[in-house]
Amino acid sequence: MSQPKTLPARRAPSSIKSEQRIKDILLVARQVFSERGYASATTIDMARRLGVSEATVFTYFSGKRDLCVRVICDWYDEIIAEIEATLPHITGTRAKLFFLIRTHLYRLMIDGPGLCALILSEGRAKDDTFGDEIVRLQRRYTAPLMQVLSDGVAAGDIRDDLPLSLLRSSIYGPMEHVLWDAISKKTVDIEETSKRLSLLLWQGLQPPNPKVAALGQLQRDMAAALRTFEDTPNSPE
Amino acid sequence: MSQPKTLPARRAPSSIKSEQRIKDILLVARQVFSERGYASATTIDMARRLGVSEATVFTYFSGKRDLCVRVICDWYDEIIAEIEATLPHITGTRAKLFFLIRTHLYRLMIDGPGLCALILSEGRAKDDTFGDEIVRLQRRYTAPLMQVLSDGVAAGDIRDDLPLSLLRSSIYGPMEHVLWDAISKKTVDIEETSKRLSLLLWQGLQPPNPKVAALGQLQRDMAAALRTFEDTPNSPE
Amino acid sequence: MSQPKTLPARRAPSSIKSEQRIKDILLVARQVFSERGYASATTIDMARRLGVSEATVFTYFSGKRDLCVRVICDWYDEIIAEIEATLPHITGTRAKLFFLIRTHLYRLMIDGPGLCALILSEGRAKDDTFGDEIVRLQRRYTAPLMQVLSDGVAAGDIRDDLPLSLLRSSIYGPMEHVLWDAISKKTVDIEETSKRLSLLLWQGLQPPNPKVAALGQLQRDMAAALRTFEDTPNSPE
Amino acid sequence: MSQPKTLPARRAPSSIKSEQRIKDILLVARQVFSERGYASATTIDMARRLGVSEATVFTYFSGKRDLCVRVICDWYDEIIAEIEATLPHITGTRAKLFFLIRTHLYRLMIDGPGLCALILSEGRAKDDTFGDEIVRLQRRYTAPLMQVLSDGVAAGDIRDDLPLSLLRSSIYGPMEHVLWDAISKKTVDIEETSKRLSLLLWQGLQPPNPKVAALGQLQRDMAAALRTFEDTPNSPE
DNA sequence: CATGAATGAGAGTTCATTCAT
DNA sequence: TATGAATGAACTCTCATTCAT
Repeated sequence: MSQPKTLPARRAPSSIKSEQRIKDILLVARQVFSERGYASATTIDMARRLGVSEATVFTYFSGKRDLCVRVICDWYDEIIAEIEATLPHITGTRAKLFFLIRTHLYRLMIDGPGLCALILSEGRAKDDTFGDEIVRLQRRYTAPLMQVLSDGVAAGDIRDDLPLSLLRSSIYGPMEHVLWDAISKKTVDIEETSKRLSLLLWQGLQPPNPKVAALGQLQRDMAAALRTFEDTPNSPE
Repeated sequence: MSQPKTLPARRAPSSIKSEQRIKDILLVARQVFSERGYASATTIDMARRLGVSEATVFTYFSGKRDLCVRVICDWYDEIIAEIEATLPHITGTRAKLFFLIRTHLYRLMIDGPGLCALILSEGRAKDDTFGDEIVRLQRRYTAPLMQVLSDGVAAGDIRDDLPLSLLRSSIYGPMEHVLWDAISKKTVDIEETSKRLSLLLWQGLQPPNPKVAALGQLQRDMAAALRTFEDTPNSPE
Repeated sequence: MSQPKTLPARRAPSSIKSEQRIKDILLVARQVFSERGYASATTIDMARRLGVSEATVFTYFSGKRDLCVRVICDWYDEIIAEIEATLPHITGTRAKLFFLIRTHLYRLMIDGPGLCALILSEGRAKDDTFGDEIVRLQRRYTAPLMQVLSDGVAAGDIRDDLPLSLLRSSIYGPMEHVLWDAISKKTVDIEETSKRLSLLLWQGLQPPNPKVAALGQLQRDMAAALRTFEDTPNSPE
Repeated sequence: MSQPKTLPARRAPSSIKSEQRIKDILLVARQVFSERGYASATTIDMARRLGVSEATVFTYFSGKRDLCVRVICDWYDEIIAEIEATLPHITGTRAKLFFLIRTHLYRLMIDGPGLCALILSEGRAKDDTFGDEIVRLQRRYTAPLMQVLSDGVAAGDIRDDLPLSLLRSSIYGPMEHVLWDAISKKTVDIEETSKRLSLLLWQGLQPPNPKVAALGQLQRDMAAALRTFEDTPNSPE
């Protein structure tokens, strides 16, 4: 788990009760930041949902910024832990990719697109509102996918005619969109959507098959030849 | 152009000078909202960049919200106009798709990911912060792509085994990611990136194996036929 | 006059009305800071005395700190202007000294010991809460006195056996004390007090007179000699 | 020792351990108040330096105000005890004055100008922030000096043409200034500074000219007498 | 006896918005 | 038309203080 960069405002959290409070606050903060974004989220909103005073929030976190950093870091910590624990046991480029897609989609589903937007929008702040802690986590988070991609390229499973970063964007990009779509519907079938997305992406990622292209050409040639043949009037007997 | 839902505060935009003012304000507002997001953007920032007083902004727009809605609507208006003007003159599913991708990417490039984030993040606000005007525009904006996709499916150019909405997400999703990547680099080659993205997506979108399998079958059939033909001894004269 | 280091919060003060507001605020701020010290002074207190909202104060000054710096700087500006305008026309070390004492005392009288404490206490903050602007002014303010002192030493009017800084402290120190005393009484006779203080300090500052000391010694020697003489029994004739 | 005006919050200080705690707290409180002034000092700062919780401080003192009063009172108690114990054994107006100056300067040196400022600034609060306990101590503290001065006047050692309060201010005033100067330098030679300040002040305090004039007259008389004596021709034997 | 935990009251500061001129 | 001026409302954050354990 990543360590918090700034210490709690006034007290060291030690007891079990404290730890629970911190968890509660982080949970609510995650919700509020998700729903309203960093700038629009308010500490009083969080406090009210928790049923405590605002001061209590500041007892455990040194400020709004700190709280948000913790929320984002924790999110990364969770998904990174999940990936790093399971991915090594999966074999096959396609299977690994499917696992990453499903895991990512699952997380996004649970936390909602708001948190996703938070992480993307606030994470890319030009001013380093949030320390480089987050940048480090971002890199660590995308590392497994990049590894799978580059291994896949090396093994000939994945096309090598496009930059990896483009491939990465092609995988992470759709997922958020899928989620935003999904949020409007009642239910989302994560398993089914993961499968479908994998299907689509896997096909796009595969090395362009020259054989297939050649066959397409052949088909066209044949068709033309046939047409020519058919147009040719029969020779008189 | 889409009409603003709320009328200007006090006066109808009539004179030429007024129209120019409005344009200037919208231009600056677009910049500021792009750079800082809705909540962090301030009217005084806009006023200062314009070299006018805050009050002037409120003379032409009834409030920050109204201004932001106009900015977003105008953005949609522009890109929709561009698409609706050109797309009909393009033939071929693949060419249409490429055009849509390039146009979208180009817009994103010009306006930056900030505006993109604004449109995505603020556009999806669950509270009715921004009227349903925007929802309508969103739908109108994606309509051409959906049409191309469904036409493509009908023509057999595009796979029919996946929901259209998933296909759409697979196209729009990567583009934002590409842009966020791009922003960190000095230059982005829109043309090249568009081509590459098209390559990847097109391959993913195409009807899956069956066609290839069919072609493989065709090849085999042809080969057999040829062999039969070749094996047939010439009839003696 | 020293320029403000930080610009007003949101607006440039230009019109006559604005300037008056600024003056009013500075006047009240001077009072409040004087009465309660920097830390205990509150912006809402100032606003209430002015009969305006707190926000108005922040319209003209970028913050409490800025306001306090301006108060202190203005105080220095006033007294420095007064001194630099008049001192050159005064001749004689003693007369100059008297002028400086009276002027300083007068200022202190008008502004009260609170402002004096503010300037001394907050001005010496180890953290540079207030920029070095104030340090510069402090130096400029004490410069004339130091000049008078060193000139006086050179001319033989002032003793040269003590460091100038000690002399300076001996002059400025009592004045504050005098004022703190004075504040409890109804009236203070600045002219009279200035004269008396000058009398005392001037005598202390003068070169210790070796002649006087020698005379004191002579007196003692003579007394002893006389006693010896008197004790000596008369010789019989 | 002066009694605190308000009793400890819940319990009488009885056990030895308790008394030590109280001393520790007072010591740290003195430091913190010295460094930051009353308003800017915080109880948590004290608690942290003590390594105890904030609540502990409030177990022994009923509040911040109470604590500060105790700090100031204790400071007075210490210096008053020191003075009242030693002063009676010193003879001679000049020696007594020197002792008072050195003692005061020494205290100031040890406790720093911060405490001095605290005592002066907070002590003079017009609101009854701190009871009149402190006023009583202030009077008791300056009493010995006033006694020395009035005795000196009576004995003809000190000029009688100026109010005693002015003389007092002339003594206490410079000392603080000296200290503020001193704080910026590395070391301060208390003994040397005390001597110099005594020299300066003593000269200022002495009865003015008449004595010098008298001595001048004496010199002249003596000279005349001597000349007469010398002019007298020796009687022949 | 000590403290972990909580908080009410208030501080400084920001900002969209109004309105008389 | 444009704006100088003002502000109410809300925000983040601090801190002395209380109290059950």
